[in-house]
Amino acid sequence: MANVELRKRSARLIDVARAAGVSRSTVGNVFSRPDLVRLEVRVRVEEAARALGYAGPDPKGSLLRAGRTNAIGVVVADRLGYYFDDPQMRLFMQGTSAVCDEHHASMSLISGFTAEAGVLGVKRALVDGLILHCLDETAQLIELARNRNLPFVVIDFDVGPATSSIRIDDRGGARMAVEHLAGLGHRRFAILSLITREEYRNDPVRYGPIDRDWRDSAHFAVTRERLLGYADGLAAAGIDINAVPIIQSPFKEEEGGRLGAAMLLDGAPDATAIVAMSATLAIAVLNEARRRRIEVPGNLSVVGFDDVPEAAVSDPPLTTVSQPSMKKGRLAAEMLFEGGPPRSEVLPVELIVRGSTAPPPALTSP
Amino acid sequence: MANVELRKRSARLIDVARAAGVSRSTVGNVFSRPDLVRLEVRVRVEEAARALGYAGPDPKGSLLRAGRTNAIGVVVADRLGYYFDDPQMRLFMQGTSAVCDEHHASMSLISGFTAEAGVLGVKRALVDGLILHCLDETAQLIELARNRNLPFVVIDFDVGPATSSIRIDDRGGARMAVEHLAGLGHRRFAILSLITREEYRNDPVRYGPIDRDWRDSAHFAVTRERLLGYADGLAAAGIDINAVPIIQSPFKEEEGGRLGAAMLLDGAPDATAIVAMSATLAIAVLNEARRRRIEVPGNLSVVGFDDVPEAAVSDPPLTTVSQPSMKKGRLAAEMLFEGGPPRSEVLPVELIVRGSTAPPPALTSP
DNA sequence: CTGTTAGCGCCTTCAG
DNA sequence: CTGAAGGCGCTAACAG
Repeated sequence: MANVELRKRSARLIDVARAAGVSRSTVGNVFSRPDLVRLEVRVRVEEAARALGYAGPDPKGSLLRAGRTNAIGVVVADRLGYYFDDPQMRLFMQGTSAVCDEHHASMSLISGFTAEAGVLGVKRALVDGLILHCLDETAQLIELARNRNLPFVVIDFDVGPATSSIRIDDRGGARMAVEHLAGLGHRRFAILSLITREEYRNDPVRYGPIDRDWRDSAHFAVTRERLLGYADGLAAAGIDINAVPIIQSPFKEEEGGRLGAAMLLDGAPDATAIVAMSATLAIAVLNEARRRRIEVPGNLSVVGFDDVPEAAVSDPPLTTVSQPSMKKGRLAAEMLFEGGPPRSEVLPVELIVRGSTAPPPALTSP
Repeated sequence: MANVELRKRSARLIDVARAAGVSRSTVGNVFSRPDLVRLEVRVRVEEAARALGYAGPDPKGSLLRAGRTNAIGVVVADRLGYYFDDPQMRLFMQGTSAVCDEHHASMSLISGFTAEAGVLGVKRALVDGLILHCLDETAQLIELARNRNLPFVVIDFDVGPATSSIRIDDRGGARMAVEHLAGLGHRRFAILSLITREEYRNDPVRYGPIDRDWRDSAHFAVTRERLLGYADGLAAAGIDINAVPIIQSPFKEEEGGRLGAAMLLDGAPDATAIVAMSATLAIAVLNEARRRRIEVPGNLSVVGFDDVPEAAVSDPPLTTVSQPSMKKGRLAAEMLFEGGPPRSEVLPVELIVRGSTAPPPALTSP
């Protein structure tokens, strides 16, 4: 704000008080509790205020006094544009928004895309509470938020009983995806995975097949849990996840999904069932399959994770594990506004069966 | 934040100073400019801070001191959810976001849905600048923003030279829509209009055909300008807008667009060319036409306004007047960060010709 | 390097 | 109904 310095310093309460020949508190009362002030004095003060261009108390002062900002902050480990772009996040924010509206509070969006931005953002956010979208338990932002001594809620993983968190049953959902396919008779699986552990902001991420060690060291909570869930479901069907091809896919741009899908179909040409860790990736698989003239669900079944509007209108419509994103957003905000002791919630997921899954082309038994 | 009072009052700079036996500024330096403090003292202070659970300066204090919040506020005349829902707004926010990211600033979203919320929001927003999305020049929020003595930018209409604003050439765009159709040979037009003047929050809005008086009194800037533009284009083709059916459509939900489209097709059954004030309304017309087995563009041409992703994939793809929403968002934020004198920008629009327009079924001459 | 001081602008007792 | 005073928490300027 280059011109802040140039703008003439605006009048303060005390200037008006002097001009009107009354005390500061009287001026304060005129603005916040006018009924307490005699009409005559009030008019005099109002005139003085108008003459000085004073238009009511500066919120900076009130803030210091009151200690409340009437806003909550939402932090995301990405650019600010993510809030308006990502379908899942948008649903979440719809939920959060609704609660803020009810409380006449505003919402502050804070980017944790670069470490610098995130640290400053969380340290200096003028808010009464924080919602944190991080990627893993080690995120520095959680520690900083704790230091702020404000209520805060961590989204998508559990950080222990001392900290409020909301997550979904990622592991159970992943298991459901595999169980659905196994129940249809599938035995040859392949997994299209989100990123497991690299800091996607800094390091060049390694995409492609990942092995057991790599998998075991996944530290991004969502990815880790979903991998565990797939393993659960596979184990229940008598299949060792170590025998199942896993591709770590780029995921940010559409193009990324296409690449990952291509790697997967190349790397696991005889799979009849693909589980993907996002709906977007799953849709990329559908598209890549169509390009290769592989029939879905005739010759290949695909299950996604999370639900986005496009999943309902893809060709074929996507079978996917759906999570209540909007409810998550609501709940997070409600936890902040309600206060109370830390609380950890795990919301249920739901398998939405649409048209992308069917029995495998020829049933094979173990 | 119910538990704010319960939480134990956290340590302040001065508490740490006392505990460490140094002055406040030394503690301040330890946190903001550690290189200025002797190692020995620094360690002592840090230990005292840790012991007291002090984790760095409280931003409320810094704010009052520094006078800057490192955030800009965006106000919308709707619920907060609008930011994450409306395609046009989302593009705008993408632009704004990018600039905020560059400046390591955060964004505060403020709802002006109810008068109460808007007034409080603008009066108390802890921001260094404001972007205002209002509906008309008379919006109280503009006056309040002016009072804040902060830089602010009004979006979508001009409030005079003393105030920064960014708008698009609504009038010219509307004219282009009609000219395109007239150029194809159309003579029988109908207009599907956005809301003209009622406070949609309070009054029950009157939808349906609107007459000349009603039209002339339109005070929502965008609607008014687009109506003028349609009139311009029609006049250039020798047609009096007063002879053209205009339907004021509900517009918020999808269902609203459908209703408006139905009213329009009922009310102007012999129109060959429809201009709609939004892409969403135009798509509703396409859908309603399909339902009625009216061929587009064979028997009916449709032009929308604004561009949304769905317009490119509708059936048929929509011819529409496109505006640079993202650029608008960028520019608004840039104007705030750059400071400088008030500035009014009018961004150009562009006619995107797709598949929803063609010559009328039978050319008629005047 | 370290400490002192003077506000930043407001609001809420409390006494008159 | 009105006014005086203290403090919310921090930092920049300046003096040592």
